[in-house]
Amino acid sequence: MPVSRRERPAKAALSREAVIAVALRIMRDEGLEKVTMRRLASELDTGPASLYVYVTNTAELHGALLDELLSGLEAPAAGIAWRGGVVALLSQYTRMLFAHPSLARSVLTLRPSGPNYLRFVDSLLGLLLAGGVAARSAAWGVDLLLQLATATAAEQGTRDRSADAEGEVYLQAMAVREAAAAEYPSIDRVRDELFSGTGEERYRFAFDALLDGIAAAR
Amino acid sequence: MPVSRRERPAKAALSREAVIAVALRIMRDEGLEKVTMRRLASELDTGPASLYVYVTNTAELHGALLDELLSGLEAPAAGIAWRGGVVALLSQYTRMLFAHPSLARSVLTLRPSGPNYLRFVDSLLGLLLAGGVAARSAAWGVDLLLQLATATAAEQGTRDRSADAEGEVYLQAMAVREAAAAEYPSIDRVRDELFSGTGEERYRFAFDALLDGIAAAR
DNA sequence: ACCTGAACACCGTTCAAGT
DNA sequence: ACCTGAACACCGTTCAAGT
Repeated sequence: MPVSRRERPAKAALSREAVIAVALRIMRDEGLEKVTMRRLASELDTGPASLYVYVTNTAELHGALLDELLSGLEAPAAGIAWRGGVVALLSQYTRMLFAHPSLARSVLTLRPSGPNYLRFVDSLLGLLLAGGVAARSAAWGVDLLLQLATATAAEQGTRDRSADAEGEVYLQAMAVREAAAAEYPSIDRVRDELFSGTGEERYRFAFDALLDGIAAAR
Repeated sequence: MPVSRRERPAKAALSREAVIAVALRIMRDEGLEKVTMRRLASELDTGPASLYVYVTNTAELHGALLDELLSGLEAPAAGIAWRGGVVALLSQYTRMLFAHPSLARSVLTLRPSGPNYLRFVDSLLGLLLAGGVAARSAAWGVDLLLQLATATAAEQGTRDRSADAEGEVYLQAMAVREAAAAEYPSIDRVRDELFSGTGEERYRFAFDALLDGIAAAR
């Protein structure tokens, strides 16, 4: 059976969408570390230089990946209390980035501007304003809440927690546990609390503290 | 005049101190990006493999650099109010990292455990406890305050603010300014506030909000 | 026993030269 | 005009083989 060119295209046409789709797949399957220009190019049967027709650089590509992930966020239930809505939205965002800690690290130095990011910010702002938070506190506070969520994911995210990183955690724990009481009296006083709580409990503490502070800001 | 071997040593002896000293100099003069194992090795007249006798890896080296910078921190005045002391200490830390944003990015995923870092944490804890903050809130809050300071420096630091990064800031500003009122009603409501304030003002807002939240935590 | 040359396995980005 | 091969200028880390 003869196969015409039409029926078996040698390769998919290059496009921004194709680049991002392949990048998303690699990120989900192997982590952002593997999403390199060279890897992308080889999966798309071209050279790395060709990608620069569709993306500005690696940072911009990461921004596009964030916006794709953000498209899966669910709006909080319509009648939900403002504070519950903020927690629900930020929890989704944090959970999403927890699965992609190196994207979180990248996002921390990005100024995202995609439509889904704007929608996300708009929702958060809406909830804060509905909760009676002053306009300026809401505007500045949104930045802060997002920074906290992103930094937490970057710090604690699990996908690529390397042996090195585990070693550092261990070393710090040892250093804190063994810090001499005479030299570090305050560490000594709260030593146990420095290690107490689950990740979830500390995360709730952090968001509650920050949200309280923002809401109370004059 | 003959010169004996004693008087003109061909090269300085390799040691952890020597590695860190060279790394510090390069970081101050050219930024952390230039502090690579290869560059370090070539300045020390050896091959990169030799450095691994003195440092575990790049992350551990960055931790050592942080601890060196931290040695320059000044303790707050003895009689200062606890809150002023926290602000004074954290301001120094933030200012220091502002000059080394890529170190800040690295620190965000580090678990520092050097003596100067422990001393810094101990001082912050002492101030919070002196302010009547509950032990658990103080312990968990210190992490949070440090995360905020570090993330802020990583995000906003100025040394290597690249043309790319500037472009992203511009793109986001454009996206926010042009976000359609119908589609993004809350952004529309606080549009001006999203851009208001100096870096200094926002930084004070952030620390005040977080500190208030931590101090009020039950 | 200690140290390191050389290799392994990669990077992002640019630009001259093709079609 | 659009696209890309090849090059530029690098990386961190390992390990076999030297001294």
